[in-house]
Amino acid sequence: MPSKHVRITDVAAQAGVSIATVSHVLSGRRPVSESTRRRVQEVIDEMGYRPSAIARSMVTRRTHTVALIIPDITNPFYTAIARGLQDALTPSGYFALVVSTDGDPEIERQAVEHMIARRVDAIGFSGYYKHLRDVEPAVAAGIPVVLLGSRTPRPGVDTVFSDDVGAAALATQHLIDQGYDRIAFITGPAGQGPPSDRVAGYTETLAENGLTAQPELVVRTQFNRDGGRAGMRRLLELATRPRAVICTNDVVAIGAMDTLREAGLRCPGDVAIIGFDDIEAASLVSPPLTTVLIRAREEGAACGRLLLHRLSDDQQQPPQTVMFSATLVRRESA
Amino acid sequence: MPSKHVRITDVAAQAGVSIATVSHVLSGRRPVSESTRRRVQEVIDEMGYRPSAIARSMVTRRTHTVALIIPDITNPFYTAIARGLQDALTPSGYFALVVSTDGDPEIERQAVEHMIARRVDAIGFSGYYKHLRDVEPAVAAGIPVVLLGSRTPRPGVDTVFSDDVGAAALATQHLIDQGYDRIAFITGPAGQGPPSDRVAGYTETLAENGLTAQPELVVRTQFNRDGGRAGMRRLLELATRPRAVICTNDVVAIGAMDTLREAGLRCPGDVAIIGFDDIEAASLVSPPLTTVLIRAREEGAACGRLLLHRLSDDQQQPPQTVMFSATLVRRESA
DNA sequence: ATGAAAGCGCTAACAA
DNA sequence: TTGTTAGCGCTTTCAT
Repeated sequence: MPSKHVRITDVAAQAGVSIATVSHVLSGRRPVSESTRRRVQEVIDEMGYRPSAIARSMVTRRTHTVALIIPDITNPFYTAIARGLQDALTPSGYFALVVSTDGDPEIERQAVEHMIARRVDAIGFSGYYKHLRDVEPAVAAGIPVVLLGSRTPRPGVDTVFSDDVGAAALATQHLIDQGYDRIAFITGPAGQGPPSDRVAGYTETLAENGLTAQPELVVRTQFNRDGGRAGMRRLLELATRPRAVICTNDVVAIGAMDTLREAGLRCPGDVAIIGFDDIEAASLVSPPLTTVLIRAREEGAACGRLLLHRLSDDQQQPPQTVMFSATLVRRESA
Repeated sequence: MPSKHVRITDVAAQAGVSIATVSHVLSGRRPVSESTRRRVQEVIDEMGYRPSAIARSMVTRRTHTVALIIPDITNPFYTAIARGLQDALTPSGYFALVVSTDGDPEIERQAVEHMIARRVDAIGFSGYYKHLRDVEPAVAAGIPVVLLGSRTPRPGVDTVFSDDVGAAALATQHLIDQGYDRIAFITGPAGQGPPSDRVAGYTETLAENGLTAQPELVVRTQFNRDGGRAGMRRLLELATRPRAVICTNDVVAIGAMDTLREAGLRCPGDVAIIGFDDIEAASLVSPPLTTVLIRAREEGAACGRLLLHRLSDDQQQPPQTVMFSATLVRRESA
């Protein structure tokens, strides 16, 4: 493997100057006479010199890199966040490094360690749950961290989240207003973070309307299409099936629709369905999915801005929190 | 920004050994007495020491990182490739670094330079077109490169691609068999790579069936949903509108369906539509989209395997080529 | 079984 | 305006 990377010494020798001069024509941090500047630049172009970011980081102790840790790079909701982060970072010359963890807590933990080892300048963390303990090593190492999707402000950590309680309230109230009773909720395996906030918003809104949440109507599965299928299957096994189902995200909702179709049930005729996120597929399914829009790309961008701010501002400001409110997107499934 | 990273010297001092010993308990590349090994390990855990990958790469000249350059991290087809690449890389301890270029040739070029500067060990490149010139600097630097989606074998570069000519033939023949004539094709802006191979397969198959391709029926737009909408709009403006339309990918096909719906036309009743890729949304649209399955995740994995092989094998073997064949997925849009 | 020291390719302080 | 040199935090000879 003849890795023939040109080094700064090669350029310096070829141009007949010191490496300091080469360094300075690149950085412009010191005046260089026009003639040598031109000569050095020529040699650089000729030889195809690309300064090693590794060596540079070694000295500057900056990688100009921000890690984004997400559960699934295949999930459009998270790639939207990644995209938003890039939107915010690129203009400042920072690079977003995306790590996909499959939502496995152990891999999430490792990913943080790995990013510390890589000396990323900052970390955006969006797990399925709020594993604050996972990012603790990063905080200890002095790396700015933004937690995405966590409602509770944490010491030393900035936070970006959507108003999940409000979002679920929107969905629930919409169903109640449409005259639905026996409203079920399909959520994920654990009892923390946005998913539980959504369940909370659902329960609260039910109560406000004089309805009581029935435990059997809240089912826990996986956060994917299969999970949605399984969740709906369990709901249909109930003695009395629900009239409407709120699903913790659109992918799950689409899975739930699969089961409905297989069972020969109509949506929303027999069972109405609402999701969260408004991913692109939401408007494509049949019937088009009524859902609660979560501003993923904006959240990613906000995450980037917070991180950039921490990076440029060395004063230890108190943790910031940015909340995005949700909007109901009325389509035909509910 | 008090970046308090623990260094190897800190650990050595605390454990009362030399840095060489610390290095060796971590790497195991030299015997260390059980007692000191334990003591050092304790200090490492205690202090939360995470060896700097930067410093390590500096001396080993390896980053254990592979760059994947794609047009759009938001496009499920490319994230599937990314996922496949990860599948292949992770077991070997390599890390995939995903770069999104928006399909902008200039950004694609910069991305390659950027990755060279970062000293990635290898590069997977999947542009909209086969900009071999873009990856040329990487080849010159001795960095293994795999071109994804390019049909033509290139000197010094491995290649993974799907049989796009065959895929398009599959789609075209299917339409012809169903009795459709006046078959149009919506493709992207340029005349290279998979898109043009698909057009070629379409044209050839038409010819084989005694039909001639009419230039007005091949329209060029953007590779996204809006492009599909615009392309179909132009097709509908024709004196005689086509009876069937093949779209260069599913996202474009979905855009084309949007226009049909807006125009009050039925699919496949008035105009049949076929796409490529079989992204998740394809089965969700109404009517479900007939499409040609491209094995994106497998292609990504194959890319990873080729790269890993080049990395472990220093002999200069001739360029490898891996082709994946396509499959027609019959649904209802055609 | 362990340590001392060279050096990876840069930036930046210090000299000239 | 330019050059010399000391590190940045590691791995890896070469000694002991």
